[in-house]
Amino acid sequence: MIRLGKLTDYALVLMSQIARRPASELHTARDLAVQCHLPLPTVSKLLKTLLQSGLLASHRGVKGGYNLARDPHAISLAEIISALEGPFGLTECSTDVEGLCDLESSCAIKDNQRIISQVLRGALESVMLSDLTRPMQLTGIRDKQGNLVPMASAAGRMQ
Amino acid sequence: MIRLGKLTDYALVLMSQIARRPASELHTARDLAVQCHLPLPTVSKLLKTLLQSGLLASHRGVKGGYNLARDPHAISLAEIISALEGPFGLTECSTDVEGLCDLESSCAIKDNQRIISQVLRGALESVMLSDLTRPMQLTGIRDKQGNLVPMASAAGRMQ
DNA sequence: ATTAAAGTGTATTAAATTAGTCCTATTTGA
DNA sequence: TCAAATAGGACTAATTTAATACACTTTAAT
Repeated sequence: MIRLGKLTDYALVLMSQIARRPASELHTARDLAVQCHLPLPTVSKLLKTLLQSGLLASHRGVKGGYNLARDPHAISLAEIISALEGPFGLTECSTDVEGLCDLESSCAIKDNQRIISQVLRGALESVMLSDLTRPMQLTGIRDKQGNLVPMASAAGRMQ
Repeated sequence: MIRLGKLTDYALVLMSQIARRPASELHTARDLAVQCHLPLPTVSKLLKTLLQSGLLASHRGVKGGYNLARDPHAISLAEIISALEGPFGLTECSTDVEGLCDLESSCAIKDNQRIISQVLRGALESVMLSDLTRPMQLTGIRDKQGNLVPMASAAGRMQ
């Protein structure tokens, strides 16, 4: 399993819930907790994180709440997931300066991770929040010219 | 971070190490542990798992060892990762029959996960083991017609 | 046939990460 | 001024993962 963590799942649910409503509407943590059947403390925590990442805007006070900072078409899954799980580098080797890489095989790990991270990030950047708000089949993607390419072969081979 | 787990990293290192040598050459767990600077028990465990997933072949006895079950061009990262981390569904909801989905919002999670899993699997199926054996830049992918499409735009939008 | 090298399977323990909760301060509209 | 709502941080419990150890089986060279 490539796990995204429960909290990341919850965050995606919250974001799509907000995205389903008019952009101007404000959502309190309490309302979202009820609508999404999630515990309130967890929802609060997630909304805070999403706010700090610039994906939500907040309005304090009695009639306050949260709404999207941008249009659902302009928010990618990569952004939401990064907000919760940190940057796309995997494990310590990617972030360290010159840390643990003693020999060449360790650097092989580093290269692998770089490649995989790039592939995954690219894939997740292609899916927008607006794609989650309606039930939908992911049967293919469009290339630059707008031609529909079936999923399996669209992936193609790397250069 | 989208974490793959250290063991999965190790498995990728082991597989690329084997892939770098001639296909007929046999590799003992001990040799691989030394070459990759990994503890022997861990290497044994990983080789067993990779064998059971059909990615490696084993030869017992005094001059035994492991080699690839298939050509490096025919083994995708998705296969190696799945071998270590299980199928691509994320968390429990994907595998359960009718388990915890009480209401619609839970099913929203389910839909999200299905979409994301599909995107990630597609991306990882496009990278082959042979792509890890040499340092290489991932600048683009080829579409069905063999046209090179830059990474960012190749991802395109979903249908 | 013997023996040593090598793979196979299971169980256990320790460590790291994640999930979830609580408390207090700050802001703002009625 | 009160009540509702966000903001920020700290803390605990639970889960998952990593790593190791041990006993067993198979094979092939001598």
